[in-house]
Amino acid sequence: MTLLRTSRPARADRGIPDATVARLPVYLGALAELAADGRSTCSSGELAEAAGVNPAKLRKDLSYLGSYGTRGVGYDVAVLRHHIGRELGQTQTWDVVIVGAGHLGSALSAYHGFDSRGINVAAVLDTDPARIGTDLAGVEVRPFADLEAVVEEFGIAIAVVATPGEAAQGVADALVAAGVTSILNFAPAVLQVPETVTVRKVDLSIELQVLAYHEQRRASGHEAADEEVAG
Amino acid sequence: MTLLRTSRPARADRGIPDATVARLPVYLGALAELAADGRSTCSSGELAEAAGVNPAKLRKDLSYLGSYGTRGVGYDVAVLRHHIGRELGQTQTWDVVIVGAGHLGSALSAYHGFDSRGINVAAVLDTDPARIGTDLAGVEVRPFADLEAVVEEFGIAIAVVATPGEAAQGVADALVAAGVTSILNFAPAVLQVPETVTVRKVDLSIELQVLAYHEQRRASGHEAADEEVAG
DNA sequence: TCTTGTGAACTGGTTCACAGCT
DNA sequence: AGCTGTGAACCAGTTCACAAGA
Repeated sequence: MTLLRTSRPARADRGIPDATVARLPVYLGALAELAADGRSTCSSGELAEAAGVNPAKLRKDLSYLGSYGTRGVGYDVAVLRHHIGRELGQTQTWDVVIVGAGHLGSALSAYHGFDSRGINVAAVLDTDPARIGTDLAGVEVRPFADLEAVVEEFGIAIAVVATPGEAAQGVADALVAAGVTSILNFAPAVLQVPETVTVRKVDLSIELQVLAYHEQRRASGHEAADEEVAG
Repeated sequence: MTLLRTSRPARADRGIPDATVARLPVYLGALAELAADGRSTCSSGELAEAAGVNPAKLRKDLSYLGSYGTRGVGYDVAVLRHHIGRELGQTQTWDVVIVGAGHLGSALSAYHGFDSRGINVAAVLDTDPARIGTDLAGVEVRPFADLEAVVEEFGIAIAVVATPGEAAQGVADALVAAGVTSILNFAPAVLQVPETVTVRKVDLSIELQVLAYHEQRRASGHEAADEEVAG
């Protein structure tokens, strides 16, 4: 036992690198496809191909979860699905609340594929009286003031912010106060939250601007200019 | 001249790191806010705060664009906006086509803040006859078969895929064939495209699964377990 | 013989800390 | 005196290449 005392870096308790965690759901999706095709086993090469990553990276990613492959053979599809799902917390269903019943909020409520991944939209909230009481994919829109009650009722830890940018910080403050500890932010705003709260941000406009940057470079012929310096 | 021949890494022609490019739009947003507040100048510290990054990172990011600050003073808000905007290709308006007029496609068409960032939704396409002809935020939904015509008509280089996962690869193939060179993919599918085409992927379900992972760890008390190994 | 699992090298990105300029 | 711009140290993540094992 004492042998390994200092040999391990700092991943003592299986803290998986962020980059790996973000890819696990992709692997899970690829495995679901393989399973649907009737495959019961697969190699790292096949799975990597289906997930669009390099095989070595895939193997390293999976190695963080444990050794669930068989050398010379590959991975058992069902076994691997089970272990990745467990690691991602899919043994339980996570009830989430969506704040903002505008176009994006509606799109999210209706998004299929949440259910199969352990995510359930438990409630949708809005401040606009015109929206309150309407039905979004089977969930009734409730007043934002119900936030605390909703969080309590469903034991909600994860919230989605789909409001205009101006409203986002106020909503985030209320979410934190209500006890939410993870926020997915679609509003074009930088949220200020305590360190104990995890925030992920998705900005549709930013994604397009990054693409515009690449187009711009392409258009001005920057691609093969690596030798310029030697001239 | 010969002095520098091999001293430079490979950024000869101002190829900005991907991570930096992804942050430039955030800086632009923060600068817009400062400008709206009547500020004409700002320090790296203030801007970094508003953008939610560390000041050294901000300065390094900006240094890739050139030296547009003044030592001892800071940055001129208007000047910096101009240069970041130019680098991101905002001197022109990018017409984009959205494929898929479902909930997400509708949300994207209606998304405000595209216009101010040089993005214009030129067309929305769908295969569903029930959707064709309907109006989405001022844009009429056209049949998917019009793709080539639309790309030609507007000179489109950037497309958004907002279809179900099963349809995504077929759509991507058609986009590439029509001459599109950048794709923003919202469909839960791994797109196979030629190397010359840039793809960015946003998967709503993945983002939530990553949050669920963090919640799961929190719940099982993994945070302060770094000493476990020494015991 | 085939494929996993993983040290080791490498690459890209972040942070530090200070020289250089105003 | 103050703030930018940037080399240098550092850290995370990726890829390589091969030993270990079915």
